[in-house]
Amino acid sequence: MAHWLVKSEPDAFSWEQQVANKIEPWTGVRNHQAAANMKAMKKGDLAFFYHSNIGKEIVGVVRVHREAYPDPTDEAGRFVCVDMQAVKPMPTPVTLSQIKATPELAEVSLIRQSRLSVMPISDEHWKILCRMGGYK
DNA sequence: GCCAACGTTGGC
DNA sequence: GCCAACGTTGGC
Repeated sequence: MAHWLVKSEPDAFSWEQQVANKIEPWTGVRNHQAAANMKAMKKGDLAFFYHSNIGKEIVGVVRVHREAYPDPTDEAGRFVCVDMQAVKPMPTPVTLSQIKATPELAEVSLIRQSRLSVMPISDEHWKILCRMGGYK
């Protein structure tokens, strides 16, 4: 199973809203690299839910509930979205500064491509981040 | 097809 | 609020 990280500004859509809605279409991605990553997601894949701008930390884990389909908010019909389902919160949110301070995580896309909103996370990085967050 | 201008994202 | 990174747009 592949692992991912998705970003959201909590002002626009927060983890609390994701939990309240349970299943949420992940719309509005307008970047081809991020879209390509969403197309590669399989049902059941897990992803970290990261709060950008405010918080700057991984706050929870979501599961891909529906694989990529045309984004209904894209009038041109060029981009896709997936449906995400809330799984569990991180017992201890993992902050960006913690990630930056961890040499083993220097290669994660969150740091290397700060503007990418949907990115793959290697199995090794996933394990490290789960351990840092107390997530089991 | 190149590249300058401009807009957006996101960290600080 | 500022700025770096970077994607997009439009003139040529």
